[in-house]
Amino acid sequence: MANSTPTGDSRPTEPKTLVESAYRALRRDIIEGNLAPGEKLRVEHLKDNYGVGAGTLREALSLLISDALVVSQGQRGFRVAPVSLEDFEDITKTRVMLECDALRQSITMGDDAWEADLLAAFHRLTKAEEKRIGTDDREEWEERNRIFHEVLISACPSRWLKHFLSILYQQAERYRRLSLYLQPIPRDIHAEHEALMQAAMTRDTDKATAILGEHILLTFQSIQLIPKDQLNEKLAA
Amino acid sequence: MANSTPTGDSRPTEPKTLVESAYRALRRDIIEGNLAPGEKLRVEHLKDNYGVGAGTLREALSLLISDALVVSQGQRGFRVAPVSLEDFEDITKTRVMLECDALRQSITMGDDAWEADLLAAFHRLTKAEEKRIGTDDREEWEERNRIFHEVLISACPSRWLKHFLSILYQQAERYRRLSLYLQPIPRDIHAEHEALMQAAMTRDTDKATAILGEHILLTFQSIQLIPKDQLNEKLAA
DNA sequence: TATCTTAAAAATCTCGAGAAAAAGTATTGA
DNA sequence: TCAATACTTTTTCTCGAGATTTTTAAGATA
Repeated sequence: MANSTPTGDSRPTEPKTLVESAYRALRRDIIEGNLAPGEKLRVEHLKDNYGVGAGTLREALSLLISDALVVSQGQRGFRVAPVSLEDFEDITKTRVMLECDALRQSITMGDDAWEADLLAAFHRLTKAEEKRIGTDDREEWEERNRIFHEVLISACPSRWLKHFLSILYQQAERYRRLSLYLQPIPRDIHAEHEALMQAAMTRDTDKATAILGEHILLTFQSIQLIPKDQLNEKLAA
Repeated sequence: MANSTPTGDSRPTEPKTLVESAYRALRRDIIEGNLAPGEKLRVEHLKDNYGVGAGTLREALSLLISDALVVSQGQRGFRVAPVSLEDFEDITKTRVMLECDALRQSITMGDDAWEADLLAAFHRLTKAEEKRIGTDDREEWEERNRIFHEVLISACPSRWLKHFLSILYQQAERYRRLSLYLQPIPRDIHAEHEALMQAAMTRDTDKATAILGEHILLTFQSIQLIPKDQLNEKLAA
């Protein structure tokens, strides 16, 4: 795998081995919901779908355990990690705590280059939002949104904090996608991002963390508004 | 593997497969320092040592990446995760933040059963300390120390927080063992534990978290006192 | 009908051998 | 002596097949 550092970011640059290709493809399918929560992952079936051998696929699945996207059990194979409202709430709250702390440090430590990166990331995100209006190009927006959040805390010196946050972000993205069908877009996410960037650029730490905390929390609360029967239909697997 | 929950504790109960046995043996050897930091992990050699096939060993190594005890790189195999003073400092600071927060929640939520567990864990730890005086039974003390810290925060409802903390604890233990030869035992750890337990039992949250924070920080500061040349000898690999 | 036992089917887990890549060594030339 | 190239060796990566274990299904008994 390319991401070799112990606390390094979980996004390798380029897949050099079949294990990594399979790892990526599986991760994508789990996050996007093509592989349903709780679904059994039969190696013999999947190896054909992803065009690799059984051993290679097993190794890719082992890697996905790190990301808590796959779970395994004794002699009973692999499964897609289940989902629950409690889990999403836990992810959200933990993320609020860690990401706000990381942002605080990042604002303190960030230099001119960081400001430039942040401005650029926000610009790219804005462009993706404009482009997205007509088309359904969700992927590009997702990627740029992730990068925006990543750049925000990039000046934080703690590798471990950033490592944990990349895992939590990935988890949150999965839940966000599962809830997308039910809840379109009632929020003005662009405005939230802009206010967040402004506060960060002007080094208003308290304001920035307050906005960020609310921003993350809202993604959780929006799913709670959904009628319970519809929700369970999605979550149960 | 037995630990199947996405955010579950990273200590399975019993190894049911060869992959898991190899995973445990390797983890133990890395934490105890039998496999040196940065050392290359050649599958062809190791498979004989651990008595498993190449594929099985690769899978075990993949699992160790989750714990950040092993790193891998493209087509260049696996290595024991390197160590550095900066990394240990990062681990310590992150752990202080997370573990204090978890303790705060645990004290708030903990019921009678939690108090009983805590008292029992402290008692077992004390017994291990007494027994340890003559003999060199480090392992039992290590295990009970881990459990004591685990029970302290067990009433915290956040699985993710506890999951991250179990990873950080494991990392810290590795550094602690590496530094053991250089720095015997200048601290009265028993007194620290006792004060910590007392504060937790009387629900004095501020005092408890203060003690815990100091307690964790001290394990880092004790390694810093070591002469630099000796330290690099240990850390460089 | 429900439960326990027994047998077939499917899936997981494991190993060894072959292809691809990297690391190391020797040779050649200036 | 040094650098670059070609060759050899080692190691990683990958696949397919066999041994265990779990799951499913059928049959028998109360």
